[in-house]
Amino acid sequence: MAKTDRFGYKISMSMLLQKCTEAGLKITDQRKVILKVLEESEDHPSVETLCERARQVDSSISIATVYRTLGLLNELGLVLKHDFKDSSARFEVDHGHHYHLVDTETGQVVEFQSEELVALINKIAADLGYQMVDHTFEMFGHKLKK
Amino acid sequence: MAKTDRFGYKISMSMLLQKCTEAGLKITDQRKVILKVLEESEDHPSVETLCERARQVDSSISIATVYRTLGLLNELGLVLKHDFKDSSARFEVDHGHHYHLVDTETGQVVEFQSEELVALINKIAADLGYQMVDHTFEMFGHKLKK
DNA sequence: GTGCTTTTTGCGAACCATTCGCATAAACTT
DNA sequence: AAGTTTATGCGAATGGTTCGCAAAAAGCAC
Ligand SMILES: [Mn+2]
Ligand SMILES: [Mn+2]
Ligand SMILES: [Zn+2]
Ligand SMILES: [Zn+2]
Repeated sequence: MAKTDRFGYKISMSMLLQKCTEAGLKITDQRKVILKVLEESEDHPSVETLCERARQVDSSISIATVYRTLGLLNELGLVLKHDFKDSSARFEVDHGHHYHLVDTETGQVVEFQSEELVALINKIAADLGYQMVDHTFEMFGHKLKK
Repeated sequence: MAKTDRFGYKISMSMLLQKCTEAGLKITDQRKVILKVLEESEDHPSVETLCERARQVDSSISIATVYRTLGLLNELGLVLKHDFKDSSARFEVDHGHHYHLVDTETGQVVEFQSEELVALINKIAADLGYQMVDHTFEMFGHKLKK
């Protein structure tokens, strides 16, 4: 279960309200629905998939709005965008740093964390004389047969 | 200087001739030009850029052929395709495993190797019960100011 | 609530990297 | 050289994503 704020809102929803307000952006039903639907998704849906799910809540939501909203949520730091080598981008609510291993046989996405990896990456950047601002890392593989 | 085979061909060109022959593919001027031009590129050109460079050698080369040839060279394992978050893909002749750090201020691509990173990645996959078949890793950052 | 201003939405069109179909051309085989 | 196969160039199609615009909704001030 995701954490909630003192009003019972999920944290990401609470952040949406706060960030929109302080940036002079309007809080629309579409934005709330799209964020909520993404929050409740257990996978890493594409824009198309997310739009279908959002339309089950509000059938008038257009795909252009889903694109624009995901772009906005991404800028606000609430949503992450990934490239899993599909033709289209995949999204998820940012729930803390983690990486992805895509099972090339099933398409399933395994999430994992590795402090060791984070530390090594930062060390590599520093050794090269760089301040890292972002990085992408995805693994592709299949289950080990024994 | 890239290594050459006993006939003086660069290794990648030599491999092209060999792999095409054994796969029943034809060795065309276009394929040779495109591979040679990419071999001589010191950067990681886009299809568009590579096509321009190839056209300086043979002005009739079409961009469709550049796309098809890069796809082929990639399948043959001679060429690598990268996603540096640009709108378009970037290519290079495979010259041994290395990673990329893209300078977000200059666009410059810094190459680096890290045995430690390779080892850690393989360990992570194995710990998850997976056989890794591929992975992508790119860093984005800017020079450290002191 | 009513207005008034600003932002957002839905729609369809545009964009643009990449892929395709097809007729012609070039490469390989005999 | 002739025959067969594969590759090329061209322009059209594709498909994910972005844009322009008029209409709708949100926020703000009475
Ligand atoms: Mn509404
Ligand atoms: Mn020729
Ligand atoms: Zn995830
Ligand atoms: Zn490189």
